[in-house]
Amino acid sequence: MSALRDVDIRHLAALAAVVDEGSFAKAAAALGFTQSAVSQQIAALEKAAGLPVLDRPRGPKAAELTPAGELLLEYAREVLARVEEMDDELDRLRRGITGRLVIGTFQSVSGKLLPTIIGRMRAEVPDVDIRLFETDDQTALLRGVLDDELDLAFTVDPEGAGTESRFLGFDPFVVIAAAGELPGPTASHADLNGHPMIGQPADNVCQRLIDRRLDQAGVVPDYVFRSADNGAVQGMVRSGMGRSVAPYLAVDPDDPGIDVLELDPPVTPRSIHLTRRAGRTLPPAADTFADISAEIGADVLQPDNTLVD
Amino acid sequence: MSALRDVDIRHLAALAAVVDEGSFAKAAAALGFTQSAVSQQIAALEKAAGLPVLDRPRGPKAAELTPAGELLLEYAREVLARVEEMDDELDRLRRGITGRLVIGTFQSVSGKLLPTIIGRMRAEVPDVDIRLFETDDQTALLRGVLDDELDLAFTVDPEGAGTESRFLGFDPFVVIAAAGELPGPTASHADLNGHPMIGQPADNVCQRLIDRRLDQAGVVPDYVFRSADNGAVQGMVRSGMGRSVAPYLAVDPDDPGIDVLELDPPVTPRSIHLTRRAGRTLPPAADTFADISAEIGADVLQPDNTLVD
DNA sequence: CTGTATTGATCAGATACACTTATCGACCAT
DNA sequence: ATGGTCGATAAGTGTATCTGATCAATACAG
Repeated sequence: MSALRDVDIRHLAALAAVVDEGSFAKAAAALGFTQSAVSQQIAALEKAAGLPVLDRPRGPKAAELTPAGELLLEYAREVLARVEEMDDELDRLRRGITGRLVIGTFQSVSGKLLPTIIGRMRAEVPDVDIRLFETDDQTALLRGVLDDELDLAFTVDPEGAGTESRFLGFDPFVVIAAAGELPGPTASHADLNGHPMIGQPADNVCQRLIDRRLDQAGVVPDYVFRSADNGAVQGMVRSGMGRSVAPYLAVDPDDPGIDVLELDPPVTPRSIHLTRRAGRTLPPAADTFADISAEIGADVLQPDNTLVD
Repeated sequence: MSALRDVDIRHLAALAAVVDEGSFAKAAAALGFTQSAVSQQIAALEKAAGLPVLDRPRGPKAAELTPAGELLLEYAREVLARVEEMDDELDRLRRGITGRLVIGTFQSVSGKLLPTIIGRMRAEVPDVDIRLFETDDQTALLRGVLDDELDLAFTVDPEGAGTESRFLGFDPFVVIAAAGELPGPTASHADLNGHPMIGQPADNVCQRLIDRRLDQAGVVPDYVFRSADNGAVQGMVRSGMGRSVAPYLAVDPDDPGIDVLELDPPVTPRSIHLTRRAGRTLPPAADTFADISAEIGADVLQPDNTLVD
């Protein structure tokens, strides 16, 4: 009731300084105040405590703690240590050195974008505690963001309503076929129409997008195999079982067993965004993460969409 | 450099209150401020921290901690708990409920006054930690007081030079003799002159005082036994070996084997004081101790000295 | 879709507070 | 004595921190 309201951290610091430095004047110098200020601070402390805190022999002898002073100093040191710790931790958080980030992601981003991003994060800010949550269910990612279970989530296209999204790049749809099976650097719709195709399960959001686009283009794909696993899809393509239309991010272009071809005319690519809840403050490290993501995104993805929907 | 100087306990209390109460306004009510004040306190905290601390949805939804807020709150709770503890302890100290007292004493006070005093202290303020240091060397007691090794010391006569003494009462010198050996309620100098006497060692301050007084009165005592132990002295008197002049405090008047007689004309009694170092602040419990000592002293000792030196 | 209530921010003004500068009284040492 | 050091104190000033009034944003009920 009494002290809690009136005692100030500065008062406690003053007490500690006086005891450490041996005199009010030296304490003042150490704290960057005048002797008068320290005198008044100690006086305020004593008023709040209701007891004298220091015996001051008024001569060259050092001030000495009273029993109350002894008691106060004990607590003061603990409090000051805590505050200093707090300051340090806060500084590290502020500089993005520490913090926890829970990131929502989906398969293709996990596979191609994230490893590089995480690598950069670990190199630049190793003390940031990153947790990943992967699902191919976009609504689950959105829910995670809105429920604050996810700090950031990679999403296909920006999510409106209470979110803010940062554009990372476009992920074009490409055709993959067994090596040498198709000639050019591009594949036409004719190369797909009625052909044996390999894709994701029919309920996959991305697959639905592809199918709708192909349908609009008059292509009737003949799915002979569906798998949610990008590697399995690519493996089957490699084996010559069929061709596939897939987002570029889902493809391993270094696989010598396949060719990656541009689709011509192209299907409107999906855009990759980094989404956060509007009005939610994230740790500063989230900005680092976003910046690195944008950088990596610019490297791997297409910067713009020159295509018509 | 930044936060330590600017952060105030009030700011931390405000943060904790907002989180606990769920809104700025309720926190303000709990703290006895206006909503405006709390708003400004949080703003000040955020300025000092360099980071937002709370996300405020501006609606009926409760404000939510940011990562920085989470961090700050963690420390804030610790600091506030410490301060509250400090406040409690201080209050107990202030009310004399707790504290440590190191008391200097000497044999006769230890024997007759102190047990009662300590008993009262244990009954009234059981949490006061009392330590006793006994010596019959008055200068050692004085030194102890001046060196702050003793908070209070019982002394014979007030000690000047840097001390303050509280008068407890006079301790009259009495004659003790084997039961029935001397008739009246008083003993005269003739009852002692040339008689076998029992006393303290010759170097004892108190004994020297007695001897000087007797000498001034023309009494030549014949010491047949000296002991620093009051019980041994009294035992020898009981056995009829001799008589003794002793301060009343050193005598057990309930011993049926002896008679206690007033000395007439009397020897100027010694005064018992409670001495403390001037300019030294003692725990408030010391006042309780002094008050009880004065009370007990008034009971056991003579209130005034009607005798001439 | 429009009130209505609630939330927190913000502004202006009064007050209180915490500094600085200066001077002083007390104490110790020479 | 006397100078040096100590801390207290008075006066003045600027800033900080309250209160009180108002405002913008949001959610929810009708």
